[in-house]
Order: sequence, then C-alpha cells, then structure tokens
Amino acid sequence: MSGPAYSSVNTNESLAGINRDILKHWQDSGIIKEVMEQNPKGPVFTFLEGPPTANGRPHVGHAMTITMKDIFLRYKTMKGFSVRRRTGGWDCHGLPVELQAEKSFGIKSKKDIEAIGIEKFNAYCRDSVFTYIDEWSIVQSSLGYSVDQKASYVTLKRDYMESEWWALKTFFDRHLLEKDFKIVPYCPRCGTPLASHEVAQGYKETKDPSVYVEFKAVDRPNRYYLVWTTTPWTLPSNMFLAVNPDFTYVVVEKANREYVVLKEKAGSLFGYDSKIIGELKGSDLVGKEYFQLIPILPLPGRTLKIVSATFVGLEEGTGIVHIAPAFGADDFDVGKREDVEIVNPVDQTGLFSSEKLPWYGMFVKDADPEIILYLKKNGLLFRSEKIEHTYPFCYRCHTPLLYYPLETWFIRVSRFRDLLVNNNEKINWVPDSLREGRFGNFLREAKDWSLSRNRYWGTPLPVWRCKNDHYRAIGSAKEIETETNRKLEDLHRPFIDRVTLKCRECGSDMVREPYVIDTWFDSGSATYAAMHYPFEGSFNPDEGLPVDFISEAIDQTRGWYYVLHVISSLLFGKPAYSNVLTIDMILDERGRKMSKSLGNTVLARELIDEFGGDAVRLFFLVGVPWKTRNIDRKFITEISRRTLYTLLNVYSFFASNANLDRFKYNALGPLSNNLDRWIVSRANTVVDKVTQYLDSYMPHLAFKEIEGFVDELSNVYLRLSRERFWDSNYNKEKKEAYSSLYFVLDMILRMMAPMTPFFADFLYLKLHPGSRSVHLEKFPAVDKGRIDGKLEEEMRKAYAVMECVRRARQAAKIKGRQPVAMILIHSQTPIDESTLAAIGSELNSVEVRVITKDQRPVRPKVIVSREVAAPALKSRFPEFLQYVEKTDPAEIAAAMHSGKPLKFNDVDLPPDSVTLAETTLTEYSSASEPRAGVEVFVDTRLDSSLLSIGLSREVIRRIQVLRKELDLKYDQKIVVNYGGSESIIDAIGRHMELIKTETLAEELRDVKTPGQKEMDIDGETLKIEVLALQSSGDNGS
RNA sequence: GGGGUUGUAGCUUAGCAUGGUUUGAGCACCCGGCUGAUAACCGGGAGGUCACCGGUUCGAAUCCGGUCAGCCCCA
Repeated sequence: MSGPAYSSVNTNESLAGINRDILKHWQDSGIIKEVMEQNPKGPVFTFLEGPPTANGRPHVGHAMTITMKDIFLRYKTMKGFSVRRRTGGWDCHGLPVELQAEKSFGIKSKKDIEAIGIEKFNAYCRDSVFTYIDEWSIVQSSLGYSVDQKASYVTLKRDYMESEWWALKTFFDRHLLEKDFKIVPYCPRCGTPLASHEVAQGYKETKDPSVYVEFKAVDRPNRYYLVWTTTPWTLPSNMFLAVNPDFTYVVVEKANREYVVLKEKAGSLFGYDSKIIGELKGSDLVGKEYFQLIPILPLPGRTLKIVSATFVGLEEGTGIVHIAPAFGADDFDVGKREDVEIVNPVDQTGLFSSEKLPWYGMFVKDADPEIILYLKKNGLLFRSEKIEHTYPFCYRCHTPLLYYPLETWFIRVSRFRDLLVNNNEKINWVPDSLREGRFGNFLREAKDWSLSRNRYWGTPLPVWRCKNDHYRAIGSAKEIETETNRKLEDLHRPFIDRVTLKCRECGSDMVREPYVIDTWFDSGSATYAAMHYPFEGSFNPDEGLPVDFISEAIDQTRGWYYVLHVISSLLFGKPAYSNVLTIDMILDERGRKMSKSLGNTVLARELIDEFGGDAVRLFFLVGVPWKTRNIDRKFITEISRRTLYTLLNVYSFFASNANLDRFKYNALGPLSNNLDRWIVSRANTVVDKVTQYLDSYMPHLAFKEIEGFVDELSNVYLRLSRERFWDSNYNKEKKEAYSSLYFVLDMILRMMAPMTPFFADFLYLKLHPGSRSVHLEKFPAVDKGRIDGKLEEEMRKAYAVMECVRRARQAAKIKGRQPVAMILIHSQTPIDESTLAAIGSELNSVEVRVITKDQRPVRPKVIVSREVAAPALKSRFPEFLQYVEKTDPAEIAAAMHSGKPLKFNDVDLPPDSVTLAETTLTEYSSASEPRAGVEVFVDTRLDSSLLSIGLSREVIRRIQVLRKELDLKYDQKIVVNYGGSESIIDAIGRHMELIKTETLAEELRDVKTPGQKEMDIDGETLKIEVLALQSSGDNGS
C-alpha cells in the first residue's frame, strides 16, 4: 500500500530552514543549471547584469536589486522565453580599488606607489577586488539569484579589455577620442583629476571668503566694475570680466567712485537710497576695457576687456563675473573662445609657482587672506565677508579640490546629444518619469566624457604617441603582438607601458600615453565587451542590442545607465537596453540614509540569515520599488507570516483532509458548487492581473494581487468550505472541492515562484510529489472560460451580508453560534440566492429571506433639527416636539413630500427643520454595507427552542476545547460526563445526537465525577469531563 | 546653488494620470467575539491640519504656484 499522497508539513517550520533545504535540493539535483537552460528554442529575452565591485560587502540595497532582477528572469523563463546572458558581472578597476590598496600598503601618494612599483601595486589591486566574492556568492545563492555565477564577466580580463580597446580605437578613428586641454576637478595632493562621481562623494559644508572687488575701468576715470568671488586666489590670474548681454546694469555713485553693478543688486549692495546715475545694457558693456586688478603677472600682448557670457546669472554676485580661464570650466571656455594663452601661476601641487607673486610657494587656499589684505591696502576691496556653502573636497584626503587645467583624453559625447535623446525615446523606463526627467535632462546637456586618469589600476588607454606628436590607437592585442613579435599576456600597466611601437608616419619610437581610462567605460562596455566582441562570434549588435532588461538603483541613472547608453549609441547607433526597472534606496529604521559613518548599514547576509531569502524578497515587493523605504524587521516577519505561513496552513489543511479521503488530483472538471466555481474564477482573474503587472514591470502590484488572493482563499473560501471538507461523505462535490483547492494552490505557487522561489518550490513539490521543481514549470495561463465576473460580484455581496450579520448580531448581543429565527436581506442590486446559500452556515439562521426595499422592517422617523426649528418657533417649540412625537411619522412625511413649506400653528417652519430617517423595528437588529449596497435585519426574538440549540452549541464548543487541551487526535472517540444547571442539562438532553456527532462522543453521561471542570455559559453552569475512549482502533500515536 | 523625486495614522501603505459623500487598508494598541488548518480570523474603538502656505474651482489628498524636509543626481 502506498502512503499518503500529500506529505504533511510542520506549520511552524522556519522559512530560513525551508530556504536552506530547497537550495540544497537545487544544488544536489542540478536544477539551477536546468532552470537557466530552459526553452532553448523559445523567444529570446536578454538580460544584462550591472556589475558591482566585490571589494565591498553586499548590503540590503544589493539584495533588493538582485531580487528585482531575479523575479523577471524567473518570470520570463516560466513564460517560455530563452533567457540569455544570465550571468553575473564584476567591475574591477578604478580609484576606489586603488584607495584600498594604498591603505593596505600604508601609503598616500602617487610617488609612493611608483616607489613600491606599479606591478606590485596592481597585483594587490587585482586580488583585492575579489575580497568579498565568497560573501557575494552566498548572498546571491541564498536569495535564489538564478544567474550563472561561474560565467560572470569580469572587467579586468584580457578579453574584456581587448574589446574596449577595439571600441576606443573605433572612436579614435572616427575622431571621437581626442586629447584636449581642459579644466578638470583635481586633487593637488593626490596629483590626479577625479571622476565626477568621485567629486560628488566629497561635497562638504565649508566657510569660504566672499569678497567684492573693484576693477577700474579704462574709459572713465572714476568708474569701477564691482565683481564678486569666493576664490580670491584666482584673482591674480584674471583675464576677463563677463556680463550677461541681456541684463540691465546701473552706475551707482558712492564716495566719489562710480560702480557698475547689476540693476537688481544695487539696492542690497549700496542701500535702497543709493544714487543711481546711469543705466546700461549688458551688451553696452561688452568690449569695454579695464585695468588689471593685481598688476603682477604679465599678460602677453593684450588689454583686458569685458566679454559677453550667457552663464552669468541673476542670483549670486554682482552680475559681473571674474574670469580666470585656468580655474573654471566656464572661464576656460571664455578663454578658448577669445583665443588667449592661459595664465596659470599654480603648479600641480596647488602652490603658487610664479616667483613674481608675493604669495610664491603658498598653497592657494592659504593665500586667500593675504590676497584680501593686499586688495584692501590698494583700495580695491569693496566688501569682504565669509559665506557658508558646499564645496568639493577630495574624498580620500579631504584636500579642497581645484578646478585645474590638464591635458585629458575626451570622448566627444556632446556631438551626439540628438542621437542620445532619440535613442532614449525607445526605452521603456519604469518609472516612466525618468525618461524625460532625470535621465532625459542629463542627455540634453551631455558633456564630453573626460576619459583619461593619471592613475595605475585600470584599463590602459590604447593610444601611442611619438616625439613628433603622431598618435595611433591600438584595437587588439594581436596588433601589438604581430608588430612586436612578443606575446602579450596582460594588458595592464606596467606591462603595456613597456611596449613601444614604430611610428608609421615618421618611423620614430612611439610610447603609450601614460593613462588608464575611467572605470565607468569598463562597466558601460558590458553589452559588447562581455561577449569579447568583435573577436568572437557569439554576439552581434544587430540582434543582440538592445538587451531586453536591466534593473539597478536610482543612482545609476547618471552612472551605469548613462555610460551604457552613451557607448552603445556612439558605437552601434542604438540604445543598449529596452526596459529599465529602477529602484530607490532602502533607508535605516529611522529613515536615514545608510552610511559607514552612521554605522547603520544593514548587510544582506544578516537579513538573509535571520529571515531567509524568501522573506527578504517579499519585503522588497511591498510598496513602490522606486520610492525610498525604511528597513523594518518586524514587517519582514509580518509579510511572510501573512502570505507564506497562511499558504502553509492552507496546504496543511488540504493535505491532512485529502489524505484521509485518499484524494489524488487528476484534473479540474466542471464544478457544481458556487464556492468552488468562485475561487477558481478568482484565481484566473488574479493570474490575468499578475501577468499584466509583471509584463509591465510592476512587481509590487503583482504581489499585492497575490497577497489579497491568499487572504481570500484562506479566510473566505476555506472558512466557508470547511464543513464540506469535513463531511464524512466522500462524494463528487467533495472531490470537486479538493480539486478546486488543489488547482488554486497550484496556480498560486506557480505565480509566486518568481517572487519566493524557495517557498513556492517547497510547497509545489509537496503538491506534485513526482515533480522536480516549480521553476521548470510554466507560469499559469488564464482560462477565460473559468472567469465568472458576475459570480465574483455576487460573492462580494454575499461577503458583505456576512459582515453585516455579524455586526447586527453583535449589536443585539447575540453570539454567532446562537441560531436566530430569521434574517432579512435587502440588496440594491439583485442578489443571487444560490450564492447566499454558500454563506448559510455563517449566518446561522433558521430562515434567510431576500426582501424588497418596501418590505424592510423599518418605520419612518422624524428628526427635529433643534438649531433650525427652535429659533423660529420660540416658546412654542416644546409643543412642537410633543406634536411630532405623537403624530404618525407617515403623516409628516406626506406633508414634507407635498412640496409646500411646513407650518405649525401658523408659523412657517424654515426648511430643514425636520428631516426624515428610518428606524428599525425593535424586533430586529440591522446593519448595512453601503459600498456593496446591502442591508440586513436579524430577528432578535429567541424562543426556548432556539436558545436550547444555542446552549447545546456552547456545550459542543466546550467539549472541543477540552479535546484540544487533551491533545486528542482528529478521530479519537470520547466519553463525556456532564452536569450543571437545569437549562443546560435540558439542552443537552434535547440535542444529544447532535453533540455526539460533532464531538465524536460515544456516550454522554449525566453523572457527577471529581474530574469535571466547572464553567460558566451566560450565567448558567456547566460541569464537564472528557475521557478518551480506549478503543481497539487506538494505535497510540 | 541647479535638476529630479518623495512627503497620507506610531509603523508599512492605497487613493493622485481622468478633482465629487466622512482619505481606505494592514501591523501595533484598547474592548468584545470566533476558533476540530492558522502566530489566523471577525466586529467595534481610539489614532489623520492627506508636510506647510497660497491659487484655480460650486468643490482639491488629487490640478497649478511657492515654502520646508528627506533622498538621488549635478555644480
């Protein structure tokens, strides 16, 4: 004989334990690989992993992106897609890695690195990027991330870097990769420019000087241009003043000097009674000459003059801007436009390097006070104060950054703004607002990409140069190998630095430009470089781009999303991806950003160990993914209990009953019972919605739908169906009930498989003892034929009736198990009586009747509005009250409906003096549910026979409680010894058979025994003892 | 300083694109009930200036403008 078909579950099983067991099952039986290789012939769905760096530990935010990605990988697999590029990826290069290496070596500068040797330094970097690879791997697998970790792309690999070289050479040949002299954010202590995202990390509140200085005009003896700056150290390098040609400027007279400032600023600078002696357009000022403010540095062969610039704004300063082309991007552009030679008296360590200056050898920021003093002495200082603002500091050594002119290699992104914007239109952004918002805005003003870094650990820039300034880009390792006749194992520094080439133009030696590239170029190249394109044939941009799906956190809009988009657009002309799901940050329990300094970072591992992967995944599914959310451990428990433990119990209920009846699921045939047809209809409706939500990348809405359905299954369907499952008669309808419950459970588990992969598989395997994994199954398809919208609507109404009955009973203090004689139901829309039958057991009434509006047991009631009627009637008001009380409300109602104003003793009553309402007849207790349009009336008159049944129900329940206390088995037979007050004994006597069947009692004995427990039922006494019957069927376990 | 985004009960949130009874839920809390799957459930209660100010409108959580705060990005 075979055992039970459906194995039992421990309803207290820990989720973390389930996760571990299922993971082991997957690993032992090769299911993970099998899942990833599903549907080889199916339609293709391509994913791309955004590569993290494994030199840090995965935190809760990483867990969330993993969850989001995996949901869609699993969903698409179950929908029959062949999911491609299902691999991880690791970002390996860059300054943060170097920083860790420096710390570990205990060094601080580039000189130190070169003293150690680049080879040794880079070897350390290479190892350190995988410091936490094991922890990442554990987190990924314990979250169920279904990607091939072994196949991960790694940006430090030779093949990967070689593909980037190919791209860079392509750009070089198209004149998109060029060397330029530009202003870059630069750390004078570290001797390197910083990437914009690095700069962003270092903004701090700081106090800086805020000075207004006077530039003397050439054309008018006493005229001065008033200029504001927070960087006095740049004043010796002033080469222009800039005004906005569209603004209006005024000339203010004060202490024998004429000052030119923006009209709007005259009041705040000179007081509102200042003497304005002239007004000029900005364009009138353009071209005017002025004297050098600090006449020390020579300005070769030119005069100083005012230029026009639209970046001059109204908010800050005086409307006249000091321009030092060496120290600001806007300034630099002016210098370039005017075609002047840049004056830069500051060296690469941030010290004044011109011996002519009195501040020679000082760090520029330290020279600020001295310069202010100099200006004051020379009568050029109008005002000097301090302001607080944010300024970028080096995130590594906290030195204030300088905007400094350097030779840098650029990618000419700005020429392709239109292409970038057009390609953006083809992307499905979730949430939609990013397309036009943050991302779109950024594209419209896309800047040239400053690509080169004066550093060590990165993909080397593959450009060589000879002494005659001929340049050549290399697009493959082979190109070098052929030319040098030497094998090139590693493309990194310092090995690549040793490669010299012969110049094709002049024959002289070429050496490599000594830069590495921005590490963002690495990750942004993932589309093609991960496939070693074009050196291998497995990827073809015509078919392989855009990839179908990527998903990252919001900070990647300007990060990975951007670089992917730029590189793909410039290289292949098309967008890199077509669907993007973006999530926002998880904050700490108090809503603060997680940060190392606050020590409030939550590691992914901690959470998973505590709650299990499924519970953690569920937490991410509640609420809108692209809104910040606070981590809430109590809620993680709560959400899994609400859904997963409920399902566990539903299964447990199913399994224990189905096994008793030896039920085995075969197929879902036609259903005769309304409840069964209803829950199956609901299941299909839910599948339909969930499918739509997942297809539009709204996982949270999909889950919400399932969550609500699980509740409905447990608390409506099962609650109302329990009696049917306990029926000893194993008939066709009971089989249908089992089949329905099984069918619905199966659908739910398959829908949840992408969301809670472990738990869904755990129960699925129990439901399908022969199956290998739910993840090898299909996502449930909607059976439109099973959807009955009208029935669903009817059930909603029936459920509302149930709630009303409970409320009405409670108001009349009649317990649920006390039967009543009559319940009347009125519904605004027709209500189907067969649906009401489904809730019959809950109503517990001898008779249930649907009535029309007129049949309701109510009478009209007149309500007098005292605050309206009393002032009109004055002393007659009490008389009026008496009249209303005595008169038939119907009479007053008729008068009100006549349309004429009401009168009382010849006094006109103001409108709204009385209003009509209804009152329920005293024999009934009523309740209504306006949204469902139903109203119920419970007959509160209980005769002795009803009360007697009620009492016997109470007795049954007490016996059941004792059974439970004794921990008896389902089918354990018992004997009951009872006693108590007269009405109880009478009730037991009258309903002996009912009590026996309900409690599995062989015998009820009216005797006094010492073991009897005494209890109180609404003032009546019941004494009772339950004894297990030692029968032959007792097997003791 | 600029751009984006969010702000609804102690907590998690629905509603907002298409304005319309008293802003719905869940958790936690209090009272009552139910319980032969459930740490479940049901009824009731308390808890909301829908961040704030102003505008449009007969009517605003919803549309518009501004302010404040958090977060992201940029300078």
